[in-house]
Amino acid sequence: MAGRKKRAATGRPYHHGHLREALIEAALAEIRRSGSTGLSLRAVAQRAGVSAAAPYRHFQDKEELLAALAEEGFTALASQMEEAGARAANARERLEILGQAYVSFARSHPEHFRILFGPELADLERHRAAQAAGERAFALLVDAVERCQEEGSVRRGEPRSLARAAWAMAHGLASLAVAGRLPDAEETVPRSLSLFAAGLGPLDRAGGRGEA
Amino acid sequence: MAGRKKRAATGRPYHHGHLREALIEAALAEIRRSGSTGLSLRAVAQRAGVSAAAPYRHFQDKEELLAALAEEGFTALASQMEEAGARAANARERLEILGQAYVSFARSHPEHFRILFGPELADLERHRAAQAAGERAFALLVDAVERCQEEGSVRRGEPRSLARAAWAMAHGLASLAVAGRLPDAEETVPRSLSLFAAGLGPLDRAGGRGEA
DNA sequence: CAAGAATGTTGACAGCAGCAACATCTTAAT
DNA sequence: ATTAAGATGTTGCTGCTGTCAACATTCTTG
Repeated sequence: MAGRKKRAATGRPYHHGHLREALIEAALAEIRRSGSTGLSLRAVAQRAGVSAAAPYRHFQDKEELLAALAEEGFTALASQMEEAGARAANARERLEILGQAYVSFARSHPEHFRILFGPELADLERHRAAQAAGERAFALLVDAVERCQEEGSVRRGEPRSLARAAWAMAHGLASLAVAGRLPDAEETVPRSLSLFAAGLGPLDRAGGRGEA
Repeated sequence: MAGRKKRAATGRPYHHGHLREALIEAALAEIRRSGSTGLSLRAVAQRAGVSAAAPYRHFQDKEELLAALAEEGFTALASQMEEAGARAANARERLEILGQAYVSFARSHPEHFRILFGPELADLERHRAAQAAGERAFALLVDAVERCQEEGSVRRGEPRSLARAAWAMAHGLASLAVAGRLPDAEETVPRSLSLFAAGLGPLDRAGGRGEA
């Protein structure tokens, strides 16, 4: 009569109840400890207080767990960007802030960020949920570009195409920072982003040169 | 008396002779086959026709083998960039071509490219040779920026700082492409690069806006 | 309340990185 | 030329890993 279930002896019931979420959280804790490369399904299971085979009731694969982490990550990234972007005075500033938030997320959660673009999830078609979450984040950029165009602070052109370029800029800074190749990120990131934003500007004068 | 050594029976001598180079080459072949993540030291050894423990006479670690691959990769990247850049008419065009060559290398050797910035080699300090090779590639960009400045096609400012931004732009495109996130790379890459180059231009008019 | 579906456990397998002990070949000092 | 030392390769082992099949327990639903 001690426990509310029969399992008073061991302390916890046979069924976990929220194992899937618990595994995701345990995995996040685990990559913080030992990196995204060294992530071991067994360690995750143990941290969640469950046997090594238990995760297979919720994930087909280790890869599918990683995909779940990616979905989580993309969602967190998007909401962090959204929150940061809300503090912008105009569309142009908002676009730059989104880029900064992108890099900022990568630098605060490097191991998590790595998973989003890691080799295990190279073909994202097979992980629709993660893919969708990623596209939701990308949509923020597209929207920001469109607003800039309305505002007149970004040249005309396919917003998706321009947003892809902006994404690549931010992603490059984020990747290099995470790879430890951007020692003075604090300076380099905003400088690079505003450099890029200058190129995005309308064709008043600059950019009309270049290709014959 | 058949073989030139005593080992006529097995076909090859006890000592390999060029095992280190052979292992590097075998590893490159192996990542082409099964990806950079699944790279197994044992498979590499087997492909080189040698026992599983033999590599440890030439590399302290699996990580050290990866570092050797990275050195190789950075060197190949640099020479591919250099070769492409030689075909440019002026400094400005050269800078853009260097960026295209960077992305092009990543797209032709995606698994090899991944290693250059992978998590295993996050602290590049421990692999001086690879680090030096990487810096040689980066120096190409710095030099290109300087020439552009002399030519008047790039704004004034610390060349290393501007080159870092350019590097990030190219690296972002390359990373996204390698991660399978840039489906229409053929179009996006040159477009993004020239967009960025526009922002790099002198301050005649564009870019002077932005930060108050 | 019984049957079946969910969800957990145990025990096993093959593949992995890395190590120690041993074997073979090369080189250099005598 | 001989031989001791060092370099390089092999075998066999340990502890870890992802994944599976067989079994146990619990939840759910007729």
